[in-house]
Amino acid sequence: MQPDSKADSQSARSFIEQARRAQIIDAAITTIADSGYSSASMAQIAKTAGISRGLISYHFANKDELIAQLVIKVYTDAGEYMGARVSTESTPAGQLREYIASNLDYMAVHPKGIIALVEIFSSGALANLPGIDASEGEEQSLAPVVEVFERGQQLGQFADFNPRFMAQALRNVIDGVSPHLSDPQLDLEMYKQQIITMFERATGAQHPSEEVPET
Amino acid sequence: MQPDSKADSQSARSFIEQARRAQIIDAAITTIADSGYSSASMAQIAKTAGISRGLISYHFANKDELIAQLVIKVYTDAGEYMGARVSTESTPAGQLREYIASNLDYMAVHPKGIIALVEIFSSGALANLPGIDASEGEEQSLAPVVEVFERGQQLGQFADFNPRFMAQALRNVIDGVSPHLSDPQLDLEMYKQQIITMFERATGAQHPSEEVPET
Amino acid sequence: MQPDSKADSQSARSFIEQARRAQIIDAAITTIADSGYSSASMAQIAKTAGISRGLISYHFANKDELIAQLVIKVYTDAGEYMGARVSTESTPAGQLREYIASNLDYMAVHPKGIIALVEIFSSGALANLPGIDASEGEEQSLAPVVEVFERGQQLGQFADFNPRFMAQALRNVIDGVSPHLSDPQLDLEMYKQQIITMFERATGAQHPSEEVPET
Amino acid sequence: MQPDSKADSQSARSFIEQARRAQIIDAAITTIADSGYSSASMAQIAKTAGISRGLISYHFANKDELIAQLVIKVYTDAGEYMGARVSTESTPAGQLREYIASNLDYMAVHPKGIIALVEIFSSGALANLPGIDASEGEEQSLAPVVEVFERGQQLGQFADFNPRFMAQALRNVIDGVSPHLSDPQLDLEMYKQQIITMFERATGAQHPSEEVPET
DNA sequence: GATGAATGAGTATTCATTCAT
DNA sequence: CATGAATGAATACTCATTCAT
Repeated sequence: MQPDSKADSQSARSFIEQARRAQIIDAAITTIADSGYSSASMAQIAKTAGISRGLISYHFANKDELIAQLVIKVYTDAGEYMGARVSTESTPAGQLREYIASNLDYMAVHPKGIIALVEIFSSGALANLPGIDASEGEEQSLAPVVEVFERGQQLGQFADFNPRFMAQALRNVIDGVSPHLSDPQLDLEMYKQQIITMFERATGAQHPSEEVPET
Repeated sequence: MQPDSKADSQSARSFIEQARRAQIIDAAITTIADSGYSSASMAQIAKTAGISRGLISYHFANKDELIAQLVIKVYTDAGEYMGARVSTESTPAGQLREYIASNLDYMAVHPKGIIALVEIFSSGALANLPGIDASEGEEQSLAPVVEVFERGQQLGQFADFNPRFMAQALRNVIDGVSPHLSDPQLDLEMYKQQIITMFERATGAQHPSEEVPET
Repeated sequence: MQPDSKADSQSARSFIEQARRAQIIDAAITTIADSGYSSASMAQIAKTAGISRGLISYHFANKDELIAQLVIKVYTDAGEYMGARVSTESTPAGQLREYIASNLDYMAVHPKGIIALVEIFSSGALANLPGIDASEGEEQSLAPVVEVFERGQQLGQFADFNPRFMAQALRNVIDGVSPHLSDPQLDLEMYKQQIITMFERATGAQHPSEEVPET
Repeated sequence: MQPDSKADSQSARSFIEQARRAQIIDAAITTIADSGYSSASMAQIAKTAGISRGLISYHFANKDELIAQLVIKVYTDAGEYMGARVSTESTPAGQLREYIASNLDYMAVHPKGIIALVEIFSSGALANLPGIDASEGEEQSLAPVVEVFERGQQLGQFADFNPRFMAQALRNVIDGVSPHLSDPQLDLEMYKQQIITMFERATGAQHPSEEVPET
């Protein structure tokens, strides 16, 4: 009959802790997205979050740890969202289309996260980040796309090309959109269609259904 | 008996001046390419050049000006080289192929310049650079490619797509190669062929000569 | 039916208070002895004690006060133990021997307290400590030894020397052992014998019984 | 006939460099001696030297390097002075006496250097210092004294004791003087005599000449 | 009594820039 | 022309201390 006040206060504290960490990560995302990685000092991030410098150090051991958590969060978020969307498709061509579409949709909803991620990646800051292996991360990022391409080629639904190169090219083209995310006039739908069409042509993608009518 | 001695010494000074500036820019390129932009302090650049810190400040008002001149130099160099190569082709498809080929060839010959450029771009250092308008620079960089695409479409030799988008995509894919330039195992010829094939497919490029046999 | 309940709860509080203070001081001793004074932050001490940072501040106004209490406690402890042992001897030579022996025995039993004390002293932290006058503390520390020396000289059982200097020298030699307390191979018995012999020679100590045979 | 102006200016610069380094080291000595090692921040040292914070970093890579150079300088200075004095003696007893006398004389002339050295040693700052091995340094410091004792014992001119322990004790007693160096009333001559007498008794030192009269 | 979140002053270090020589 | 000594602002980080809960 007595509510577990201790567990309550503990979970409350844990909640506060989590909320603060999330708030700080959000402030870091905003700061990096708005001013670039090199201008994103701890002081600037604290200012954006409206808290003191020391509080960041209280919740994160390092700047490196903060950035690492930021990367993991955005990366995981985007990965979950895209993974769910891509898995609704079964054909390689459909998965390719959905991969592109879901990635751009995610960019539309969380533009700053994506901008920050690209800033961090392109600043070469990954090298120091604890628990983050840059080359392994790239591998993980590319692997699912490479697999889609390889399966498509085995099924004869994709033309001949180097799957790894094509996966890199796809990532480069998609990531190339992010610098424009700050532009209010950006037409993401147009980009989405252009990228889909471009890679359908580049891969020679054939949707199985398109071949059925032949018979 | 020594006419124009004053003019001589002036032009000599001017020559020394130019030589010094070139030397410093080269040292900056080497330093940035080898150690990354964030590690490329003025002291480090001076050390690479084998001169004193102060001398850089004597020839360049700012670090920003030095970087700006570096960007302009590499950019101009590459532009001249590629322009000459592209202008040997007359058909849009041929020009596209030559644009890609010449760009990758330039990367093979001057990898450090390209690496430095990408380092600078991705460090967000452009924002401060005097005399360099990032969006204008992008415009200038994209314009010739956009023109090739538009002409190709008007001639019915390219499929339907947004030329500006396709130009950006091409730059993104080509620039995506540069992070690998440090890798000694990099096979630039493979990349060249893959990129050419990819964009021929993506643009639906038809070489006029291919159509002639029909008649 | 529960008389003195207020007094009880007060003394209970007082007891808890005392226990907490002792617990915190012990944690401080362990932390300082194990990691050095400069690494002994309040957070580290709290962690060692298994309590929160704030609780230390609740029981001690200051870090300085905590350290002061620590110094007083170890100092008092050692003083009581040694005083009891020394008072079993009546001759100056015997007291000198017992002073040395009891001091080294105390170091053997409570090495961490001694190590912590030396760490604090040698870190120059004494200057700030409230309620602790360094020179007065030294005076108190030296006084009993000085008295032994003076009495011994008056009785003709010690040679001629400056008693205050000799007391300082004795403390310096004994304190010189403590940096080695962390060494598991330390042979304290050897040190004890060496120090005793050394100071018996240095003071020209004669045990009265040694002279009796003469008659 | 032309003075080697280049060499001159180089040596002049080198001189300035050396002078600055010496000045900074002196400021560090003064600061540490006056305020203790833990209060001797780079800012404080710069203030004492009347220069900017950055200038110290310009001449010394690190605080650790600065402290290391300080230690080396004082240590070397004292070692040279004492070595010269001790080597004028041939008998172990004479060398012991001269070791003590020269050490105290050096303390009289350079009290702050000695105070700073003892502060640094006792603060446990040696562990980090580049190019300085604490235990090796102790070994080097003790070794010559140990040798004197061992030789004296072999010649039968010293009593039986552990030479290593006695060397440590001697260093402890001598170093125990340094905290009093700030005291203007300090009578170093008294200390010198007391320490010499003390260790002559403690070691049972016999000057060979003392034995001659017997015959 | 006890917690731990929060602050702000303090630390060493880096670096573009200036200037007397 | 050229040097390198010198400055000062900026950086990340540490930590004793405070306070609402």
